[in-house]
Amino acid sequence: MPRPPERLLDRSGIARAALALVDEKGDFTMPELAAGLGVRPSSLYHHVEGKAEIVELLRAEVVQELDHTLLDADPWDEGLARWARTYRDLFAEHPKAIRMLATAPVRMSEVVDVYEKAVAAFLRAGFRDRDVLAVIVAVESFLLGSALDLVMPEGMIEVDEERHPGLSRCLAALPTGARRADQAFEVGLEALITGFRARLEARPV
Amino acid sequence: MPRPPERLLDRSGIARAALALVDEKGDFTMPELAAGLGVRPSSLYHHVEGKAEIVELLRAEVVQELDHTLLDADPWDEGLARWARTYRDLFAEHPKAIRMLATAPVRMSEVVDVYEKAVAAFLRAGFRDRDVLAVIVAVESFLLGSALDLVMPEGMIEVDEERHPGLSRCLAALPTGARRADQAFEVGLEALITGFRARLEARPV
DNA sequence: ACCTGAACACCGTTCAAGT
DNA sequence: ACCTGAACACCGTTCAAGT
Repeated sequence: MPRPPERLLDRSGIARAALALVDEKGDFTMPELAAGLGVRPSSLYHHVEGKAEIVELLRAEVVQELDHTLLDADPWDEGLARWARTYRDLFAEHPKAIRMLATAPVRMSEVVDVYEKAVAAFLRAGFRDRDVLAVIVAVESFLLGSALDLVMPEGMIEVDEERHPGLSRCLAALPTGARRADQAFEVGLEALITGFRARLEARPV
Repeated sequence: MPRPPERLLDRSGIARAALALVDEKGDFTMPELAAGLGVRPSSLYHHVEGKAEIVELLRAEVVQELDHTLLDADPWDEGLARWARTYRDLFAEHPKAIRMLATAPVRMSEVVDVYEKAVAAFLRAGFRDRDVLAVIVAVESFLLGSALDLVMPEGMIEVDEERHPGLSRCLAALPTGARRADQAFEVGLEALITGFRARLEARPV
């Protein structure tokens, strides 16, 4: 039966199935993906250029859930903080997929319109032209890196309490597990925003 | 000639050859690597567990060049800034390799001893136990993310000057090419450190 | 238009056979 | 101990053949 009466595949379904596989094992193969969709590998090529494009679609599938309108809020610092947290929370929902997701920032071209609004909000807040995008890019860089940090295996820091007293103390002062990465994230985010606030206030009015 | 009189391979040589390939094309295959070393693919397995280990060795080869002693400096903020810049500069020397290098932070276990000294310096500076590692991890996250940003293709932001006046203005205010990423990096780094300084000063003495 | 089967070039890895 | 050749299972991709 070379062609069934109803179409079996579409791009979004392929992307979602691929994402499910990546969430489960961190990667996917074309045969796996095809099998999950009840189809032969070669069928995929009628809908998609190749594996690379599927990875792009899968990224889009996740990133689409981001609410960039949070960036367009008043006051700007609260909006930025909320946007950053939802961004990171979204990535945290896909731990096994992070290496695939976080190898590139969200392309602005996919969301130019909402960025326009965000930019307007930052300009209104008083940031200089040349600082606005730097602020957004810097936060996004921090978010990507934090996402990668999120999947770092835990126990690999072997600290000898005798030889590393300071390190032991600081490690002991931290929560364990996911909370640890959360804390580093919050400290970093707060520092970034405090720094931007200072930059804004130092600006000659 | 099944075995030459002199050994042809060693782990470090394999790692360096692999790094050269990744620098050139962003990836490598075992046959490529073997050919470059004047050897057959199967020979590699006498020195290395597999491709995954070669990737680890290659990462180590680069990361080894980092000078973590910069973290142990006075004043702490200048040391941190210098460390961060050398870290990023090192990654910038391997643009095609970044995706492979920046998928994980430098494991502290590889450098526990120098981190001990850094931690001591931060404690001396007055940071709280629970903040010291968060500061280092936050900066490292920012560095990883910035490295990925460094290889973002340029021209993909298509901005319509009519519909996106704010975005156009801000883009026009930025330098082009590598300088643009540099500027976002500097703005972010300065903000982070300013934020940490504020956290330090807000601390009850 | 869309699914299939067969085929292609290529990959990472294993292992007995050589010295 | 270390390199080789042959082999294995698997991968991504192409394409003529079917409806």
